[in-house]
Amino acid sequence: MNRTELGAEVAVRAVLARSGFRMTTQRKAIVSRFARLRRYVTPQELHTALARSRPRIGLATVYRTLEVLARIGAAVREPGEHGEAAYLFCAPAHHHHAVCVQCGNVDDVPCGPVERFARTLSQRLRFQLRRHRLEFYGVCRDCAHA
Amino acid sequence: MNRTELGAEVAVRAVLARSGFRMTTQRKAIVSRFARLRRYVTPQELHTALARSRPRIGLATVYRTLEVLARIGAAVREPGEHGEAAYLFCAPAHHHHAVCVQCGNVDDVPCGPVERFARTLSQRLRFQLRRHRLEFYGVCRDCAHA
DNA sequence: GTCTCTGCAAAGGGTTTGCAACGCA
DNA sequence: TGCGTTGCAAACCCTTTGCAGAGAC
Repeated sequence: MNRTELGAEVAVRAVLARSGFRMTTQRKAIVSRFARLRRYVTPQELHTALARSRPRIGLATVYRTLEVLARIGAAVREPGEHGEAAYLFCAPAHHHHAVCVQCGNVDDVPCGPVERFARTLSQRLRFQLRRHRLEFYGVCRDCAHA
Repeated sequence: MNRTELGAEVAVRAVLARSGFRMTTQRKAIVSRFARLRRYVTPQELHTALARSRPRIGLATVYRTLEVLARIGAAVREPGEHGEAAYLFCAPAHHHHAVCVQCGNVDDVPCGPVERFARTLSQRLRFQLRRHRLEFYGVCRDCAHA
C-alpha cells in the first residue's frame, strides 16, 4: 500500500469516526482501491475491480460505502451520461475538474479566476449566486503524447 | 397558444422534417408544453402535466419524443441529482445556464469571457480542451424579491 | 400507399432495502 | 456488549423495447 492509499484510509477513518461511522475491513479495501482510481467510477466497476482480490465484498456494500463517502465529503457523486451513479474520490474543498475524454483521468483545476468571474457575472444578472460548477473535458497531456 | 409555444412548435417541426421525423398530434402537445417550462423536467413530470388535458399520451411516447428533441438539438438532457433523466428545452448553440435553486427556472448566460478563460487555462494545464460545462446555481431575481 | 409513430404492457437493468449474522469500538 | 455493517436476494423504479394498429406525408 502506497502513501496515497494509506493517507486516504487514515483520513477517511478519522472523518468516519467523527460522524459516527466505523472503519471496517470492507471499507478499508474499498477506500484503498477507490483512492487509487483518479477518475469517476461506477459502484459496479469498483465492485468488479475489488472482486479480483476480495470476492466477499457485496455490491450493496460498495453502493452503501460510496454513499457514505459522499456524505462525509470524501467523494463526489455525479451521474454519468446515462444516469448511472458515478463517484470520484476527492477533497471536499471547492474546486473544478479537468476530465480526460480518453483515459477518464480527472485532475483538479485551480479556480481563483473562475470565482472572480462568477461574482462579476452574478452581479450583472442580478442573480444571488450560491454555487457554480465548471468542468473541462479534453485530452490530457499523457494521452496527447501517446 | 402564445408566441413562444407556437414558435417552438413551428421551429421544431422544421428541424424534425429535416431529419426525417414527423410532427404528430402528440408531439405538438409535448413540445408546446415542454417549451413553456423553462426548467429541467423529467419525462414523468411532463407526462403528468400533459395527462391533465390529454390522457391519451403514453409515458413511452414522452420518453421517445424527448429523446428525439435532444437528438435534433432542440433540447438538452442532463441527469438529475438522483440520476433520473431530465430535459431542458433550449437552443443548440453553446451557452451556460443559471439555475434557480428555488423555482428551478433556467436562464441562459452569455459566455464570451468563459471561453477566453477556458482557453488560457487549458494552455497553462497543457490540456487539449474539447468542451466545458459551466453552471450557476442560486436564487433568481423573482425569487429574491418574493 | 409507405413508413413512422403511438399505446400498452412486459422486459430490462441499475439501485435500494429487509433481515439475520457479524464484528468494530 | 451495543450498535453499526455486511451479504444475499428480493423488491423497486425508472427506462427501454416489441408489436399491432393508427396516422403523417
